[in-house]
Order: sequence, then C-alpha cells, then structure tokens
Amino acid sequence: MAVHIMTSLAYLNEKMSSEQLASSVNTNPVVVRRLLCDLNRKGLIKSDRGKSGGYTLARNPKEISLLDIYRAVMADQDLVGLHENPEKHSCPVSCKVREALSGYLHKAQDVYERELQRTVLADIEKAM
Amino acid sequence: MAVHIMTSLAYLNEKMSSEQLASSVNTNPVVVRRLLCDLNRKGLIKSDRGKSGGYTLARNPKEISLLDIYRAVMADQDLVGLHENPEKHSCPVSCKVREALSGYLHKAQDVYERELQRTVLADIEKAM
DNA sequence: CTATTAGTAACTAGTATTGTTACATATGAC
DNA sequence: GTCATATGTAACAATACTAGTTACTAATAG
Repeated sequence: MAVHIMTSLAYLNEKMSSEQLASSVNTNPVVVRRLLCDLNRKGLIKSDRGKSGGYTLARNPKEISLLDIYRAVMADQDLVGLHENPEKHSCPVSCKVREALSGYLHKAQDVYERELQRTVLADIEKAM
Repeated sequence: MAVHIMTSLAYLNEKMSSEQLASSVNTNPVVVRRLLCDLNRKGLIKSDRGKSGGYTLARNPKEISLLDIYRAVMADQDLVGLHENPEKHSCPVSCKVREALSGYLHKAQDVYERELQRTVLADIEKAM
C-alpha cells in the first residue's frame, strides 16, 4: 500500500491530497495519512497542511528504494521472528536455540533487504 | 518454534512425545502437535501413534534446511504481500502497480529463501 | 475569518494466532 | 480383546493486530 501511494506521487508528479490517494488505493483517507505520516518522518515525502495542502515526494523517484519504503513502514519488525515463550532452564535446546538461530535469520533478512534496495520507485513506474 | 522443535529432535536423537517437546518450548502439547502435523505432511519427521508413540526426524539433520521447515510451516504465505483493495478502474496506477511490484517482491523473497536453504539443522545444533 | 487539509486519538469490526479442553483414532503390552 | 497411552483434530476462548471509521485539533492559503 505504501508503494502504491508513493508510485501515485511519482506518477502524477504534483501535490496530492490524502483523499485523492485514498481514492486510488480504494480505502479511507486516514489509513493513507497514517502511512504518509511514517513516510514523512523518514523524509521520503513532504507534507503541507492547510488549504492547498497535500503530499509530494521529497526526492527523485530514482533515489527512493523499496527498502526505504519498507523500513519507513515496517519500523524494526523482523520478517520472521523468534518465538517468545520463556526458557525451560533444564533444557539446553530451549536455552540456546534462539541465540543459535537468530544469526541465520538475520542473514536471510539482510539479503532480502539488500535485494529491496536494488529497486527504486522509478523502476516500478517504468514497469507499469 | 518449528525450528526449536526440530532442533530438539535432532539433539536428543530419539523418539520424543508432544508433551516432552511442548515442555521444552514452554507451551501446550496441542500447539506442538499442530506444527508437527505440518512437518509430517512435508516428510520432515515421522510420527508413531499409540503406546510408545512419538516423533523422530525423517532425515539426517544435515539434510533438513531452514527452508524445508519454513515452507512446511508457512505454506505459501508471502513474506510481504500486495494490498488487496479493489482496483480504481479510472486510475492507471491503481490498475497496474501491483503487477509492476510483484516481480520485485518475489525476487526478494527468492533470495531470502535461497539464504534459508544454505543452513541446515546440523548447523543450528553445532551453533548451540 | 473561513475553508480546507494534514495529524492524531479513539473506537469498531474483522482476522489470525495461541492456548485449552475434549474427543476420536491408532497401537503396543498384557 | 482390553487397557493405557500417544497422535490427530475439532471447537472454543483469549489475545493481538490491522483496517476502517468518526471526530477532533492544528496549520495555512485566500
């Protein structure tokens, strides 16, 4: 959804309101504004309040990657996380398996993110 | 959680009951059985019913990858999916952005899964 | 001052996950 | 065959998360 919004901004290349964007996504303007708020905090868009307000991209579509958008919206949420049940102290596997697994999971998330970084908004626009 | 269970089976290397496994994970036996059911359907473990029943690995820990476990448990769920709101037919972005994006997302998921495939249960065991 | 737009809080479904109880099904031991 | 015990599964409750909605505040152009 965030990519959809950002692509709309790149495509029209002019100031758009949350209402216009919500109409393209077929959802409520507040849902869109919540996403735009995250994107704004990460400096991917600019927002203007008041009459003739709205949203524009903060950078060229060639300089906004899918990873930028992913990070803005997903915060620090892991793709797949470790279970959080308490340890069974008498069981060595229970105590150590998460530590042993987490490195491999993070490596996988790392290559995932690196792949996202290779694609920019301009690529999405071109592919349409 | 599935990795935790599988590691337990690899570590003890003998038949274990859902109760034993649940105790290591600190959860309910039924929760564990549900996972084991998926793992069984994908041929990663063997289960025996009745008295003296329980679970064992179906293959050598060197031949069970994190991807095998991931696929068994996650079915065909995408890591990050496309939003499913209906298209706005009058908007070209709304109509085409998902198609344009999905290839890039699948490529990223692909490298993620390829990375998971590089690690096997024996590696987790060793890392503990 | 007014109209309009972003920002945000609060609430309501809808959905998914986890844990739990209960029971059917299978099987080894006697 | 009977009994004890383990898996397989259905059904339900509790929890958490997400999406959508309403309503309000804050900012700003005219």
